[in-house]
Amino acid sequence: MSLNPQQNQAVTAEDGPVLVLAGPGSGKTRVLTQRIAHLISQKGVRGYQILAVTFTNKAAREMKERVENLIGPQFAQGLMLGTFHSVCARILRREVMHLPYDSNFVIFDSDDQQVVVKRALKELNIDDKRYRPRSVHGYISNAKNELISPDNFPTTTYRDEVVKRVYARYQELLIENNAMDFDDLLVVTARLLEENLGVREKYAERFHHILVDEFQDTNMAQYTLIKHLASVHKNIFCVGDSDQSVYAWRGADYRNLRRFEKDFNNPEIILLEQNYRSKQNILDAAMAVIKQNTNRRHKELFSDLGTGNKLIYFEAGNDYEEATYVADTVLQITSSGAARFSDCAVMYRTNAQSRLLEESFLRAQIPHKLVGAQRFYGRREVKDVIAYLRLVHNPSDQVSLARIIGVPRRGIGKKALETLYQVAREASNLTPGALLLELSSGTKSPYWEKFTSRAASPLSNFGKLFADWRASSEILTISELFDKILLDIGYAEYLKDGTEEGEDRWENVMELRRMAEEFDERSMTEFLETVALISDQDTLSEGQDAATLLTLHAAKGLEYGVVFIVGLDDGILPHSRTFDEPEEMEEERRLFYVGITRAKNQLYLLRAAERRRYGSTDWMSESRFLDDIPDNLIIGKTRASSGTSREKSYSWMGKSSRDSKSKTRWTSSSSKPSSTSAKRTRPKPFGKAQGKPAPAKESTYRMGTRIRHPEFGDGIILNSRGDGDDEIVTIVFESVGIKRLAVGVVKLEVLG
DNA sequence: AAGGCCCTTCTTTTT
DNA sequence: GAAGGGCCTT
Repeated sequence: MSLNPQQNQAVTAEDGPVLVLAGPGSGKTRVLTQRIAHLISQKGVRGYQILAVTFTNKAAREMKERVENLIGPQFAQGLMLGTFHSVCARILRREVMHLPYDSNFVIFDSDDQQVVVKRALKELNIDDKRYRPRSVHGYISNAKNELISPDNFPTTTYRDEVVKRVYARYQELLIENNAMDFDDLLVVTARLLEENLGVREKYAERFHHILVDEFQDTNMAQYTLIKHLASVHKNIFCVGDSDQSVYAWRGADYRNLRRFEKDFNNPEIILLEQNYRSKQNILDAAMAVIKQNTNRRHKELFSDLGTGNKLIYFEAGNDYEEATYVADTVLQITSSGAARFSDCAVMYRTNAQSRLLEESFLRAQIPHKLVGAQRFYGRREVKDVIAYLRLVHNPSDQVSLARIIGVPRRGIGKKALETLYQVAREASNLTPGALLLELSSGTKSPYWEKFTSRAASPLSNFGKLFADWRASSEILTISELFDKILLDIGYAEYLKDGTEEGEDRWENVMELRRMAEEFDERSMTEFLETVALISDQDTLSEGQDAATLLTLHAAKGLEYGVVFIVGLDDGILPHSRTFDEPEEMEEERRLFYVGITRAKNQLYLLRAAERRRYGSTDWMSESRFLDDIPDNLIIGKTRASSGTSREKSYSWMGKSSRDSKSKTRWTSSSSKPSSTSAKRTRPKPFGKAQGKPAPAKESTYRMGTRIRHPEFGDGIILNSRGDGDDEIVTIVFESVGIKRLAVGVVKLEVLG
């Protein structure tokens, strides 16, 4: 297939800055690969003079393959192609002499980051209840993405002051651990280029051409990075679509598109509008949805693939039914021969939604794959083994040390570990890991006197193992070291406890071992780095005929013949956390837009009136985004009858005109009626009606209600969850303090 | 030191 | 409805 005029214009654009605004399905990946091929084969650019940044490692691999197919592998040599994070990691290893790290620094993932924040809070005597590590880390990460150092951290509130102190200590701890977190990879590289003229010139000279995919998802650190890298040749080719910007929450700023136009004055702008992916009905629905966003440039999406089928809407009674409907439909369309399993994808807003879907696919025996790196790398056993390898590779890694020192249990507990930390801190220039190695050298070490006699033998034994692994790592391959560690600690016996779960865990460890084996010819550095920077999409395997389950975020850049978007409920999509933030709400809409535009032929939209979340049942109302899709594009949505249903719902719930416009989600956890009657007989809510708070009559055990208990006396309801006889209320009594009671068991008298 | 039990919190989304 | 933290017991 040949390029259309706009694609061709992009591929062959002359030197200088170029901005390609590429709608979904407009062939941007093709443009990027063809341009790289064009530069090398037509313009005499050498492979190593090109840097291309993609969104996932998988995309990078595919792009490299396609370039090699176009021009021959020998010409693609030296091409630097990868994600921002992996490209930065490569540069940082090479330039590590300019940095306060040594070359075997490790990369801390979000769990590790959390641990470091906790440590910093503890050292600074800050209450981690008042300052949640998760949220504190959020502030730190945001600052980093904006290239704000602890010194420059703006403080307008007391909380800012606290965060600033934690941030400063957090960075020190990372350096002590010889570790960088995800953000550091970008930030440290950006700062290095900014501050070190030699380094900057080296790379800016080298990269004659820079190409950036998914430009709308770059944050300040990434933008600064490419600005410096392009500072000599200024040949920078960015591809993006602000309508598909869905990472503002992690610092991405689509305004970088504007910034780019300004900083690289007057880039050539090329619009790719023709869609080669979807039927027109799908594009029309997508446009109708995205049109609702303000401050966007109108784009007309068109394809010549025909009108296609209408979208299909299904409102399930509950989330279980929703999942069953998806599985049934997949079976139906695959058995009719209309599609293969691998043509089908199910997309959802939150990972928690995947569980029911996977269960229904298992029940229906539909081959499927679940996208998500966390799925595997987040497993306890996988993390444990990686922590062992990381510690041996980088003994300064206190996070890994703390993780594995008691796994399996070896008689070293909290006390000994704290002493280890404390002694290490007192002896400056000694990390706990190094201290452990020192202790293993024998009983003569002066540090022994700080420890209790009970700790001596376990500590000494573990230190000896550790020292042995360190020595072994010099001569063994990765998989050999892997085996040795597992054998030394008896990990197989530890995991295989006779349960099926134990067998599963061991299987995961063996899976990790197979991956480690692939790195035997390479290095531990590469193995650990690959494992740390693996993205969700990277876990997508091809080849087998299987349906795909994935989040809307993970679906970006992908396409499927048949797409199911589930959970179109207000509170799920859009997510309830965005209700009060118009900008975030627009991002939710873009996310929906991304999901819609993944579909080639058929799009199913689903929701469930009743949904189990956090263990209790919530009534959901229909997603507001559904209103944006014109009726003539969708079937299964009986708008005409919703009026009457609404009336019914009103009468059942008790009409409350005061709240009739409220979009507030009615959740059982906050305001579920305590009444045990009629639970199963009430009509199913429909339309928007169920979005109302519970009527006064039924909300006996609302938060704040004053009650009297026959034994404990007067109290106030703090919380209530569950329903009917299962309802559990938390009450603070004047006499005995906080109690949790089952409503079905005791009689509570409601006080005026 | 370690295991068990109960409580709280938690969920967006990801490199 | 899981997972982590605090508190208790062995």
